[in-house]
Amino acid sequence: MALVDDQQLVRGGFRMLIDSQPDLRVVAEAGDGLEAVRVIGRAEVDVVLMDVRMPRLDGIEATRRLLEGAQTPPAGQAPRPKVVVLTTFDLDEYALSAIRAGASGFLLKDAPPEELLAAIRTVHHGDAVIAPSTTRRLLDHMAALLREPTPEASTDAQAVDTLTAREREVFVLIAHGLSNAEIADSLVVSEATVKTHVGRILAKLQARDRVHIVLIAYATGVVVP
Amino acid sequence: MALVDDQQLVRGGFRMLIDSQPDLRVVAEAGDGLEAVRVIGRAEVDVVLMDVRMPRLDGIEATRRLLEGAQTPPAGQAPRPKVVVLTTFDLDEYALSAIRAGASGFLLKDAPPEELLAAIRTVHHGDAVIAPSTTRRLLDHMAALLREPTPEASTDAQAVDTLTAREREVFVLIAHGLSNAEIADSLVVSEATVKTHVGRILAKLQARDRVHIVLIAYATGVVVP
DNA sequence: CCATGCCTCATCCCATGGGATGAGGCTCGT
DNA sequence: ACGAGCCTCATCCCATGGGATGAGGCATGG
Repeated sequence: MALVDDQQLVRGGFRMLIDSQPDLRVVAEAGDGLEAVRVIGRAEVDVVLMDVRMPRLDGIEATRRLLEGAQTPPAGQAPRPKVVVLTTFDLDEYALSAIRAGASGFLLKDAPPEELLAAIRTVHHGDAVIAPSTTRRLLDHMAALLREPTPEASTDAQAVDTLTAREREVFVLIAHGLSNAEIADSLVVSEATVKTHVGRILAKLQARDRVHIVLIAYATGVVVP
Repeated sequence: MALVDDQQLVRGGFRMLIDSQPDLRVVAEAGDGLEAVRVIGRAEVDVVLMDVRMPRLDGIEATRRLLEGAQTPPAGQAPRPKVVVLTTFDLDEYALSAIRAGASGFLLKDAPPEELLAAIRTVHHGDAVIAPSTTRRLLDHMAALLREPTPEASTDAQAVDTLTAREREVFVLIAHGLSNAEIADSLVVSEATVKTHVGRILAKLQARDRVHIVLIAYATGVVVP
């Protein structure tokens, strides 16, 4: 297996832990994503422990490049390695990106050693592993994805319902990225009026920016990507 | 916690295992889904082990009914129990249905006892658990879900690829609605630096606002609602 | 070793956004 | 007919955002 982390101390610690196991062996190391992509693949690597935050090329992108075309293991030889992504905080944006990149595992760096070792063996066996705390968010997110026609999610949705007809129009236009001037133009009113509406919308939705309005629009499914 | 399974022998086995633990206690049992919905909720149940295949009402539907309105823990009292779904075969159609129903865990019945106990404690703690073999399929499925609505959208996706690692970080934070000041704080750099990054991002993506950045982030699937 | 790219920071300037407040006109339902 | 709610507009003020430009440090790759 291979270790990818920009902190040599971390790599050292992992290597010690792993090499203490009779059935595991570290055959490659890399200090950033670019190096990882170069090194791995030449070597016979079956499992990669990949840090997320690294200089030059982060772990997500490195994973993507390592596994690209993974569904079509080309003419033959090099079987794609299994990648376990490690992170310090469990931001689920990373988790989702990691999954999309094709990772087989997602763990926190402070996971107990035996959990890490178990994870390595699990992914090597072809299964996948996710840190419990991340699993929670993942399931929630997945449930949301599966809930087909968007059941008017969260508390925001109620708030959105309190918008008046005109406010909702403005809301949608904001969500599409229009400036106040453009909205005014589009609705054939003065910009002052638009600003009034925007102010009310912000208050009702307890949003801070128009950016938050956009976020809410997507979260509630009012607009779709 | 509660046990729901139509085979009394199975319930007996689980009860013996669980009651052997000082920190766990079985306070309710049910032989099918309908009974489960009736019994649980009256009792103070925090964790439910739920079989899938049962007469009258299967475990998935029972889970759904137990947790319905889970996102809106109404006025107050009864906290929704965490449900761990148990199955004999890991058909992922069950897994997906279970997730949609709101389950916190998904395990195979032949899981080793310590894994089952660990799972109970994990979900009680608020996290989630999925059997490794199921996790694999789940990730694959999820990756597919994430990819489908994103046919590597438009020209933006390529442009996003031209962002440097740091720029991508800023990009993601913008997409989550942070202000420049907050981003500076989050990345521990000055706001001037953030503004430089933002400027470059805007140029590369040919965006006008940070609002457009958010739009692009969603359109390319870099962040998901 | 030197050029390049990236990250960092600063400063100046103007456009846009958003808060606060007041106010006139419109259509309802009571 | 009257008040309530909504849409409209205006003005003042300050915070934030974004463009332009210059510049230093640092690692990398050639």
